[in-house]
Amino acid sequence: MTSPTGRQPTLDEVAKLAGVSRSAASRAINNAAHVSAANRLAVERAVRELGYVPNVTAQALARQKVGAVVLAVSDHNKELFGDPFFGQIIAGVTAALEDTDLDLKLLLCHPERGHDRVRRMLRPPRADGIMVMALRGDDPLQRMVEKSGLPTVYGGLPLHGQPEWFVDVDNRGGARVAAEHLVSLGRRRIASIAGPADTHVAVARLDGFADALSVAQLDHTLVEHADFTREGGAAAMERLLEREPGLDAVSVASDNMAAGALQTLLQHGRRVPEDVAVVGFDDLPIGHLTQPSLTTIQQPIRSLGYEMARLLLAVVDGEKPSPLLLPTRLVVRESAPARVSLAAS
Amino acid sequence: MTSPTGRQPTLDEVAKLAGVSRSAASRAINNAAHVSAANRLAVERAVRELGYVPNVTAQALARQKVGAVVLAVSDHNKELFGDPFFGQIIAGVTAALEDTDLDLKLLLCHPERGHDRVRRMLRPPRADGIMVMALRGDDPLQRMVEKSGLPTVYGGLPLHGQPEWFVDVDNRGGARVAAEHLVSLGRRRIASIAGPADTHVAVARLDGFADALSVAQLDHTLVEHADFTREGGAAAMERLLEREPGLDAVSVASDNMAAGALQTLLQHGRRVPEDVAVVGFDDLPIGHLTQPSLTTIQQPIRSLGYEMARLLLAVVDGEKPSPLLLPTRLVVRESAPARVSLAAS
DNA sequence: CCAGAGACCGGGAGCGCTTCCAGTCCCTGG
DNA sequence: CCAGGGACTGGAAGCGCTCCCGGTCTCTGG
Repeated sequence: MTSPTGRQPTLDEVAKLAGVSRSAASRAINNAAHVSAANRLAVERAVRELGYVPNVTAQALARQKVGAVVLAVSDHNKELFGDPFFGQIIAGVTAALEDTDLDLKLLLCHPERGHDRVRRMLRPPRADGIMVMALRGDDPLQRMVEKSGLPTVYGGLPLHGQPEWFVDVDNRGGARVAAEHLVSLGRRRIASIAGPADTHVAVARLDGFADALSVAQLDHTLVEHADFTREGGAAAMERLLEREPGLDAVSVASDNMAAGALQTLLQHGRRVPEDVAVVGFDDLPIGHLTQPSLTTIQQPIRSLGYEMARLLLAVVDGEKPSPLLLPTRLVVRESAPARVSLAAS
Repeated sequence: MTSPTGRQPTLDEVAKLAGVSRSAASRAINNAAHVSAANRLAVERAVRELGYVPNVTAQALARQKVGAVVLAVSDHNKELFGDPFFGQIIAGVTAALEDTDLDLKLLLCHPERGHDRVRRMLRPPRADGIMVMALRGDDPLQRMVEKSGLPTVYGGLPLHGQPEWFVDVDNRGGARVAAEHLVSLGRRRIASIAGPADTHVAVARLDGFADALSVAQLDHTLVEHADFTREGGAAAMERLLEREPGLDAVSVASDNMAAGALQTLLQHGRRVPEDVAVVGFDDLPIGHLTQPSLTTIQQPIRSLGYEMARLLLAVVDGEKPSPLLLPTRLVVRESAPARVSLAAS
C-alpha cells in the first residue's frame, strides 16, 4: 500500500515525495555532503514512508562495481567437502561481510567441467573481488583467477607462486610442534603420513615434520602420501608398517587420515599410544570419537574465513594489507598423551 | 590487446565491428529471432574477436532480473555446520545451476544478528529466487522469506505452514524403517532420541518412529529430545537409561547423536548390539568410526541440493512443479546387524 | 560595499543492455 | 500485377541509479 505502484519504489518517487531533486535524494541516501539538514530529513522520511530500498543492480551499473565478492573453491578437494570445514569458512566469511552490504557468491569449480561458467563468473564485472581456496598444484582455477585481474585473496597458499595477498594457517609450524611433541615423548622412529604432494598445505606440513626431526637428528624420510581421506590414511599406514615395523610414532597430516591410520594400527596389533603414538592435524570432531581419542593440531578455520574476507575488503578498498599467518595449537588427547612411558619392546 | 580500450568491450563495440545495429547484435547474441544468418555470423565473429562478455549487471537492469539465486540458511543450526552436509548441499545446487548462468549467493542468517542484512538481500531485486533451509520453529528467516515475495523452495519443511514448493527427505518413512528394523530384530523396549522439537525434521522422524512402534503394538513414549549434537545425544541417552534401564534398542534421529549415545551406553556397561541395538540417521562418515559401526538411514543430501535448485529454476521460469520427497535407505552395520540373537538378560 | 569562497541544488549525461516499434524489403498467392 | 504478410533492421526509450557540473544563494573578510 505504501508504494503507489506494485513495484518497488524508485529513487525518483522518493525525490518527488521529499520535494527534492533525484540528485539530492541520492546524496542524502548515501549520506554524502551538500545536502541541507531539512532536505536530508525530508528524504529520510520519504524513504521510510515508501519503504524505499535502493536497487542494487542499478547502483552496480552506475557505480561500476558489483556489490558482491566470490568465494571460489576447487571441488575435487575432499579436504573441504568431507569435513565440516566448509561451513566454518563460510561462517567466518559471512561474519566479516556482515556490515558491508556486499553479497557472497559461491563458485564451485569442478576441475574438469564447468570452466566456462567459472570464466564467465570471474570475468568482471561479476564480482568485485575473489577469495580462492583449496587449490591443487596445476589448478586451472588459479590461472583463471589470475587472468581475471580481480582483487584476490588466497586462503591457503597455492603450490606455485607467491600471491600478494593470502591468509594461511601456520601449517609448517603446527606440524613442527606435532613432531616435537612426539620427540619429547621419547619416540625415535617417527613416521609421517603426508597429504597429496601437489598441495601446498601438504608440503608445508611435511616440511614442519622434517624441521622437527632434523633438529632432533632423527630420520625424517619415513613418509607416505595419501589424499586426506580416512581410507587413504589407512592404506598409507599399511605401507609405513611394511617399511618399518618398528616405528613408534606417526605424525599424520589430517585427522581423517589419522583416524584411518589408527584403525590400521589396531588391526596390526599395535597399541596406541603405548606402541605407537599418533598425532593428527585439523582438530575435527572426529578426533573425539576415535579409539583412542586423537592428539592433534588445532587450526582456526573460522578465523581463516573471517580474515580472508577482511583482507579482501581492504584490497578492494585500495589498501595494501599484509598477508596473514594464523597460529595453530597442540591439543593433547589420548593417542599421544603428555607423558607416557614407552612400552618395552 | 583485442579490446581497444582497457575496459571490457561493450555491445556497442561488437555491433560496430560487426557492422550492425546494437539491437541486431543483442538479438544475435541472445540468439533471438529476426537476425539474418550473415549478421549472426558477423556478430559471432566480432564477439570472438573482441572477447566480448555481456555485462550481467546491465542485463539485469534491463531485463529486470538479477541473474542469481540465493541459498539462505539459518546458522544456529548445528545440523548443517557441524557436519559435511553443507558442502554436499552446495555441490548439488551448483550442479543444477551449472548450465544456467545464474550465480549462487549465500545467505547465512544468525537468528539474532544481521536481520537487516537479510532483509536487504531478500528484498527484490537482489535475487531471482530463494532456497531456504534448516528453519527452526519460529524462525524470523521464514517470515522474511515469505514477505519477500520471491519464488521460494524449501529444503526440508518448516515446522509451521505448508509451502507450495519444497524438497524434503522422507524423514518419516526413514525413521519408520529404522524402527521396523529394530522391531524385526526382536527388540521390544525401544527408545528414541529425537531432535529439537521445534524442527520439522525432528518431528517427522519421531512420527516415523511412533508409526512403526504403534503397528508393532509397542510403547513409543520412551523419547528424549536433544540438539543433534554428539554431546546432546550422550546426555539424552543418560536420561533414557535412567527412565528405563531395561531398554533393548534405541533409534536416534542423527548419527552425531547416535555416536554420543553409543559412548554413554558403553560407559554404562551395555553391549551394543547385544544388549542394546542402535540405529542412527543421516549416514555421516562418522558412522564408520564408532565402535561398533553404526546402522543408519542414508539420506541423499547432494540430491536434496540438486533438486532444490532444479525446482527453483522451474518456479522462476513460471512453471508449477510438484514438491519432491526423496527416498532414504537403511544401511545395516554393526550397531544393529541384520540378525543378532538377543542376549539373555 | 564587494569579491570570493563555500554550501547547496538540480539538470542531464551517462552505466551497458533489452525491447518496443515503425519502417524496409522481399516474396508469395490470388 | 498487386496487396499483404513475413523476415529483418535500427532508432530510441527505457531499466534505476550515480555523479559531474554549471548555477544560485549566503556568508565572510578585506
